[in-house]
Amino acid sequence: MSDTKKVLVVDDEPQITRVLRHSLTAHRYDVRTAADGVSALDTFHDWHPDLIITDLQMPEMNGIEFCREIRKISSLPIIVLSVRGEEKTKVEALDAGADDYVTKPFGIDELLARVRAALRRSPAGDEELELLEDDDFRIDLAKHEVAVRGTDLHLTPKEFDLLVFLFRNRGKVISHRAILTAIWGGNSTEQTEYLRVFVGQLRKKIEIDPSQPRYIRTEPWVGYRFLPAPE
Amino acid sequence: MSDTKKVLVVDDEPQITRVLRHSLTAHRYDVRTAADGVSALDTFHDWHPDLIITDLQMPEMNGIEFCREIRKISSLPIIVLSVRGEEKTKVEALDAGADDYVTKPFGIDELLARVRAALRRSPAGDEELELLEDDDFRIDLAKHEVAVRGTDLHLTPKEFDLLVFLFRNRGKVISHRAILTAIWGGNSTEQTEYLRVFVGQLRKKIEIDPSQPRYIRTEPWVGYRFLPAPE
DNA sequence: AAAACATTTACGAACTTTTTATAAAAGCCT
DNA sequence: AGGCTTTTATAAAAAGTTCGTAAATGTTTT
Repeated sequence: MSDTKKVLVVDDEPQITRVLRHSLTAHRYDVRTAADGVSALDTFHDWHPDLIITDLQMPEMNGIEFCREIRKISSLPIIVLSVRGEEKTKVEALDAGADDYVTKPFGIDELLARVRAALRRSPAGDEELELLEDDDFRIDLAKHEVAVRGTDLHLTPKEFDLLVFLFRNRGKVISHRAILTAIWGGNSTEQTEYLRVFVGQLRKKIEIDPSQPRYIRTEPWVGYRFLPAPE
Repeated sequence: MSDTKKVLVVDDEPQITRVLRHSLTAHRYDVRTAADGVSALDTFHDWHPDLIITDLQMPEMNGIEFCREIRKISSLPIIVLSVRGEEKTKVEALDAGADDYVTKPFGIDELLARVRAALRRSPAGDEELELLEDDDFRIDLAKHEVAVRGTDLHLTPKEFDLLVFLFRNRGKVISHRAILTAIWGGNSTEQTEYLRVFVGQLRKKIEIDPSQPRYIRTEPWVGYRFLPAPE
């Protein structure tokens, strides 16, 4: 493992990316840039950076959406840059998964210090994990691929998100509300019919006998629980 | 796992600590305050907070030193507050171990979002599951599971709520009205027939001899009393 | 336009809560 | 004590919910 960290800079203003590339490179970071969220996601997949610095206002996919997309597959540190200092925007970005929010114009030394702070607390060393695994499941977050008991299967995006959420919380009882806020967002916390439908679909795909669920157990009147694989 | 996080606020200005305590408490955080770095370290040792919010300028030990001291013994998230927006100070604080630096005056919503972001990243707090227990009962609040004298039993939601309420108030006499408001809400304070029915059901499930109740005693004309386990 | 996916609707089975009826127990009065 | 009234206990019918499933309707992607 090399100790030069890879930083992905996402901004559509060339002036900004130029300055950042310069300063970061001078401090021994390995830098790549992208001009919008979509191409940034591509670079992310190819290159696996250790940290992302992104602007908020971009064509194709704005910074907030970009954060959310990244957060589905990784927990690497994200620093958001923006000219907009409005509190609402800051809160939105931070809650979308950003680790820090810096308002332009900013001092380059402050930004570098924030980069150091972000990298320091991020789970030490190499690659973020993008694989969730146990004896029966192998979930590749980056590729959106799932295999159960050795067999690949096709899940729709929502099904995939739901499985990932359940799997990450396996063992625990998860309330309907918690699942709904995690997968469908804060508005739809009453829509338990979504859950019924999607849990049904998922069971049909992952369970050996969907009528005798072995993985996704229902906890009546409370929620669901994903059973961990036996030791 | 209890989801109330403990936040230690360190500032020598009572106005600030008061505002923060208020807002944080309103958002379900458990808050303690300290007026300087030395007493903050004491509180840290006694109380083991999940996050620290500290001012920079303080008597006894300033914020930077305080960060360094904490970093010697813990990696919990630290957010630094300061009126000073000088870049040099920010860099110094971040390099001393702070995770974030917020310049006063700041919006409380932004601060709360930064608190969420910091806690989200911090290695999932030691999950303490919510358990009510004595010699005869084990009540798991998250899973809605109950065991009496070692045997699991199935309770409906209302039965469960009722048992939890009685158990939490064990020893005390609880009036009909109090139970009704707690379990059925403020409207149904006259519906003592609910109580009779549900207490009956509960006794059938938890008592050894439901006609000779050992746990749920009726206090005629007043209410019920859950007897605590003998010493 | 077709395919893939998400959302909504409908319905039966299982289960829970509420309501009702009746019996048992406890207090009160002459 | 016996008769009357109020409170409590128990059982069972009636009304309401939740959950799984299938199918219909919208919406987005290709």
